[in-house]
Amino acid sequence: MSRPTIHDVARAAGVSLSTVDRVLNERTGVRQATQSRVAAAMRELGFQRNLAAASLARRRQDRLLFILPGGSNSFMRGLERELTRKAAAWEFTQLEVATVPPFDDAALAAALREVDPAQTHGVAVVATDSAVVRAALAELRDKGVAVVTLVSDLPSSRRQHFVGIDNVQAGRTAASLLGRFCRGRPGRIVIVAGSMLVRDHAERRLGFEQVLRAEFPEQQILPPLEALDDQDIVAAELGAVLDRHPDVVGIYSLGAGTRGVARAMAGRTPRPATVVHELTAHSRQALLDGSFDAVIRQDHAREVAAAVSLLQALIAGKPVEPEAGRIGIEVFLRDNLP
Amino acid sequence: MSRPTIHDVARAAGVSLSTVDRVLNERTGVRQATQSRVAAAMRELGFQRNLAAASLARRRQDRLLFILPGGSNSFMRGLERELTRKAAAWEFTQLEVATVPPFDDAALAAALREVDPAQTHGVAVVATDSAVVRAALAELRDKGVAVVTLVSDLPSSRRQHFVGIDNVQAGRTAASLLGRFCRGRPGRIVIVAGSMLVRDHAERRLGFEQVLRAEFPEQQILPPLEALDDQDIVAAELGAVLDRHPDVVGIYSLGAGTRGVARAMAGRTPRPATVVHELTAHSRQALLDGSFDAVIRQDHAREVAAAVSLLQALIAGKPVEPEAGRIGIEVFLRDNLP
DNA sequence: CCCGCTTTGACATACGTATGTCAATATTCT
DNA sequence: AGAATATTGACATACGTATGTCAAAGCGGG
Repeated sequence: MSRPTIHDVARAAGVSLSTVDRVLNERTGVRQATQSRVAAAMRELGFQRNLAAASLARRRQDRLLFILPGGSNSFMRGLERELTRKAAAWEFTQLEVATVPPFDDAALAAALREVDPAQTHGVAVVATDSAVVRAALAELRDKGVAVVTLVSDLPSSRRQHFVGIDNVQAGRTAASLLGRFCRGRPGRIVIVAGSMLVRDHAERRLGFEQVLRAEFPEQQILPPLEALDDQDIVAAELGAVLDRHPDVVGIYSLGAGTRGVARAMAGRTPRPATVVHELTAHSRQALLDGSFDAVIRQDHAREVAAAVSLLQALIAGKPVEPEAGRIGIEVFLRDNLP
Repeated sequence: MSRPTIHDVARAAGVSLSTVDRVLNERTGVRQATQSRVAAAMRELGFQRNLAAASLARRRQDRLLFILPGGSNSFMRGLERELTRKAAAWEFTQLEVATVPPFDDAALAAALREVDPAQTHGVAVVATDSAVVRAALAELRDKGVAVVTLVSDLPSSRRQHFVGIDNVQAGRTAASLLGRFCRGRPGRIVIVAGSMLVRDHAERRLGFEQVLRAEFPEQQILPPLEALDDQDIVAAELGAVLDRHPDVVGIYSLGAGTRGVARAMAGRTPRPATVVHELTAHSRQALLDGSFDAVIRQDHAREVAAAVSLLQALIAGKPVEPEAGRIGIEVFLRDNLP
């Protein structure tokens, strides 16, 4: 009637509880023959471990640490909000957040070195690309701590996984949208970036140009603006470009500072088609009033959920699919705003 | 050090375990003053009920039934796969699936009437819009079974909630996309539907026409095809329409049977811009090879998760936000396929 | 056959909460 | 004040698994 327990399995397999436990938790000291007899019984009965009872009995609590850049980056602050929100709801793990000065690899490396492996079992870190960080990360792994990179990856380091979107794909998606939005109206396309020194921005540009060149060759891409994610600089530089080139038909803003984009476009007609990143109060408003055509975002909640479950799996020594941690890219138009 | 338990709360509030339990589980027979003393202690200590222990102790298992249309509708089959997949993983609820002939309100009503309230505590149903179904649903509610509609709503019935996307919004999103994709090329737009008998199709059409008429008045909308989500009928009818009207610039397929759309378009040039619903192996392929421009989908996993947690909350008598159950609309282009 | 090693069993205890019973107070009503 | 009722406490048991200890049995080599 009700779900079979390990007692039922033991009885069915003709062994003791201890042996079932040994098989179930992959301990040593069980003959191959016995092991498969127990496994067969479990399959037969359709046994499923009662996770509530298990996690009650095994009073272990993983502690996970998230290391994020501080400062006013609204995406990171949103991530932090999401983390503290989830920290309360999560049952069997404890979540902590540490912030470090942005774009400061020494500070990040120091923070990684401070992690106490007795206290912390897993770390998710928004990496900056640098040798000291790679070294600190390797040290941490040597201490037995699970490590994943979040949002911004650190390839050829010893991080076990990356959690975040595929930024090349994001750029390609933006190009598919913008190209279609401008179809039949050849002209120039402006890319507004923060800085090409930041990896995700460079990758987004790459993907964008790939697709636009290949599929919409009638459009001419101007050299990207690097406006340091500052809305005033964005407004000034983009305004200048629009003045100089009346034939701009599309704008792709792949970093922050999108308020500057809206300001630069205000009052111009015809309005260029516009695709930007990150859903904020302002970009939402711009979608609603028609100044932006599409917004691409990565979802805070999924990002956090993926990082947590990945770290849990890594700590438990469970197998992890290579594609775990990949977050989908979300596309928003005026009419599917959440 | 570790998380506080009800014992700690009892000690801190100077009451017994029983009283803490009475407060925690909202039983009667506790004076207001005591109640707030206990609540204060819980807040003070940051007490959080250990769900594992709770659900172990309270050995209750909800049974939920999902009633889906049968047939070859790949979205429904995907939903069913997701359900059986989750059924294994879910801990404290038992999931069952029943299928009924599609677009058959009598069969659906019969299935609803067959539900045994002693066995089944909650039902999620893909509704067809009809009086017999409304009546059967009301009967079920009278028996004390929690009921939510899934995917396709049944307004002014006694269902307690709707789980799914906002289908009007989905139609509006499709129109924003398709309108932009066809901009500068006035012509005719074809809507391919399954049946206006199901609410979701009717709503999608409504939203689509709203936006297209208001924002892209240069396009002329043809009367919708009702092809019963059957790819052969879709292929035949759409093919006929395309033959008759060489000036079709856009296609919106808002139901299933999208393979028929691809077949009808094969070899035609110039290819109309195409937006379809549901991400399947075939629509994915069509996106990749350029026959479709965009796919709108509702996520199986989220749909199931939302339905289950909503039903659980309803059964437990917990308060439910009115917006719970609303699933986001996902937009896929070739480059952000998951 | 004894020795050492591996495999298995019996049993006990713990995890934190839910729930029930029955007695002991406290409070209100008459 | 006494009775009736409302509130609280003490205690016991159960949920299904994890984990440890110690003994018993099995098995091979010498």
